[in-house]
Order: sequence, then C-alpha cells, then structure tokens
Amino acid sequence: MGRPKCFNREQVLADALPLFLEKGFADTSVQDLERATGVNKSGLYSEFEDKEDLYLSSLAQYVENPAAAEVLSAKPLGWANVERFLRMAFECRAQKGCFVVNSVRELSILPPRAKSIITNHLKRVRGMLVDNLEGKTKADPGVVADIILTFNSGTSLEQNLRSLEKSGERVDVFMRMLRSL
Amino acid sequence: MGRPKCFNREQVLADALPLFLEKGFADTSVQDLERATGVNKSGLYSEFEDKEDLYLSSLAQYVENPAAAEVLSAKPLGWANVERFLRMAFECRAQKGCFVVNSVRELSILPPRAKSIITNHLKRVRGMLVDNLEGKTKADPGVVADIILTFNSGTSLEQNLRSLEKSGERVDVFMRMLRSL
DNA sequence: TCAGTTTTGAACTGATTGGTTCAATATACC
DNA sequence: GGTATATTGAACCAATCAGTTCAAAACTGA
Repeated sequence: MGRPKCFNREQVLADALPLFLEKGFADTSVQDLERATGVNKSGLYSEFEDKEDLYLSSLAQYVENPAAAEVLSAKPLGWANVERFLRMAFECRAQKGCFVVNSVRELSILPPRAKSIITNHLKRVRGMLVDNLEGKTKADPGVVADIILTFNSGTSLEQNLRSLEKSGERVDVFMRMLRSL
Repeated sequence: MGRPKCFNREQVLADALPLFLEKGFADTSVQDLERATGVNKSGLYSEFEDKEDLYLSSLAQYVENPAAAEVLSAKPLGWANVERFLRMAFECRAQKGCFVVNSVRELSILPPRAKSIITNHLKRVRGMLVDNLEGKTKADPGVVADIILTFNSGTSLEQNLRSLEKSGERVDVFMRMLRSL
C-alpha cells in the first residue's frame, strides 16, 4: 500500500456533471474540471483515460440514476406514472435540463459510445413507457411512447431558455391530449 | 473604388450555417469556417467582428427564412397549417435539425443577443400558431401552441439521433391528439 | 524509524485556438 | 497607363487546449 487517493470516483463524476450539463463537452476545459472537482490533472488522468472518458463515465452514471425508473415502475402502472415522469423534468432536475438531451445536441463531436449509451437509455425508458400504456390507449403504445419522449426532450431543452412558470399547465393539457386518444 | 471583394456576405452565412448546425459554436473553429466558406480569415474578419458575430449573423439569417412563416400564414388558417408546420421538421430541413433548437443547447456560452434572437423568433412562431388555433380548440390556444413548439423542439433535437423512419406516423397520432382537445 | 508504494502538484509539451498585421496584389476610375 | 483604394494570403501573436512527465510528498505496514 501507498498513499491513499484523496478523491472518490463517483464524487468526481457527480461534480463534473453540472459542468458538462451547462457548457457541454467542447467548451468544458480540463482546467474547469480540475476546479469543479477539486482534483488535479494528474489525479483525473490517473482515474480516466482522457476527457472523453470522463464525459462518458459521467453520462453513464447519470443514466444509471434510478429516479426515472422508479417513477415509471411504480405500481399500479398507468397514466399517473406517465404524468409524474413528465413533471420530473421541471421539479427533480430543476437544474438546467437533462444531461441525455443536452448530449444529443453534441453527438456529432462525441465518441460513438455516447450514442450507444443514449440510445440504450432511451430504449429502456421507452419500454417502461409502453408498459404503462399497454391497454390504456387505443393508439399504438409504441408511437405514443415516442411522442411522450419527444415532448420530454423538448421540455428539457427549453429549460435552457424559458422560465418554468406555467409549464405545469402545459403538462396538464398534454396529459389530457394523451388520455383522449 | 478598389478591388471588389470576391465573396458575398449572404453566401458566407449560408455556407457557415451547416457547419454551426452540425458542430455548434464552441467546436467550430475559424479554420473550419475558412474551409467551408472558401473565404480567408482576413476576409471573414473584414466582414464580421469576430466568431460570435458570424454565428449570430448566421442565426439571424436563418430565422429570417420565410419558409415557416409562409406555411403558418397560408389561408385558410387552421389545423392543416399546423400539420404542415410539424412535417417541415422532417422534410424541408431534412438536414440535421433546426439551428434555433440546436442553439438553445449552447445558450450558456453564447453572447446574450443569441437569446434575444431566439426568444423573438419563438414568440413570432407562437403567435402565428395561436392565430391558427383560435376557435379551433376548446383548450387555451396559447398553451396548445406551447405544446406544439415543445414537440417540435423535441423532434428537431432527435434528428441528431434517430432515423427519420416512422416519424410520419408520430405526427399523425400527435395531430389526432391535438384535434381531440 | 525506515522501506516500499502511491498520489500529488507543478512544470512542461506541442498543437490549436481566436484574432492581428501587413506587404503583395488586384481592381476601378480618370 | 497611372494612381488611389480595397482585398487578399500568409506570416505572426499570445493564450489556451488536452495531455505528459517526474521529483517531492504522504501514506502503509513492519
């Protein structure tokens, strides 16, 4: 044994996340990451291969967050879960949008693994949405799930821009639309 | 008079646009812009103050594009216009999403004027949507317009990620939802 | 206390960034 | 054709980028 490292991988990822979330990959410098995490370059590069690796690890940890999964698998399945899922975008992640959504915008300059992390995650959420919709709508549950995901992406994106006021009413009306199908 | 410049401002903006659209502001270098526009640095810097100015000018020209305005002001106003507007996202801009939507993701590192260009544009489109919805829905037309804009943002964003197959069906179902309100 | 092992901070590298400078060049007008 | 004026390309700049190196420091186990 030697000197123990004075940082914790998961904590570093958690500290890096809001930075990547706000500035994206390209405009976040390693120096920024040092400041935000409190870990020196040599520390970071001993734990992660490069900036891309740190970003991907941060993204991977983000999608492992069980919050969304919990909401969508609460019994009994149904519209109530969908509505809670949509409202999470404003409340739970009241920060600055969703890391996954923001990453999509930068896909073209991110390593290919980013795309697979994101598509896997979306596939999982879509599946859970379908489970909640099965038998609850006359329309194709897959298509409805896609519409919900699209609406959610739009919502997350707009958090970079709009004030969140009155967004509750938007979800109200959107849910009425969904239920009336 | 002296030597006439051998490039055209609007053409430069048009050439720069797909580059900014794909890679965003931060990851597009001036060298990239030279290549894409065929105009040398000194040419670019004689026409534009800096990279931000070029980006903003490109964005401003983009939102002046009359395509969306034409679709939404075709007589008679109504659902058909809304549907055509939503389908434009896949067809007309079959490229890689909407410049406005992609800019939102980068707002935090863009000059403040970007935000005002974008909010102005969204306000205009929202107004035109409301005009098309007035009297056509029992719900608040403003809220419905917001939902349409949110859905459209989501759609544009996902063009960075998904294949466009079956997206037509999504619009079909979404329009049914809207009409049933 | 000391040997062995690991982390750390700071200095360093080469490439690239946005932006400037300026002499050479190309044009228009007379 | 000559002259005034404007554009051009290439060299140049300081700052920053991601990433490396390594000696000094800090810890463990004995």
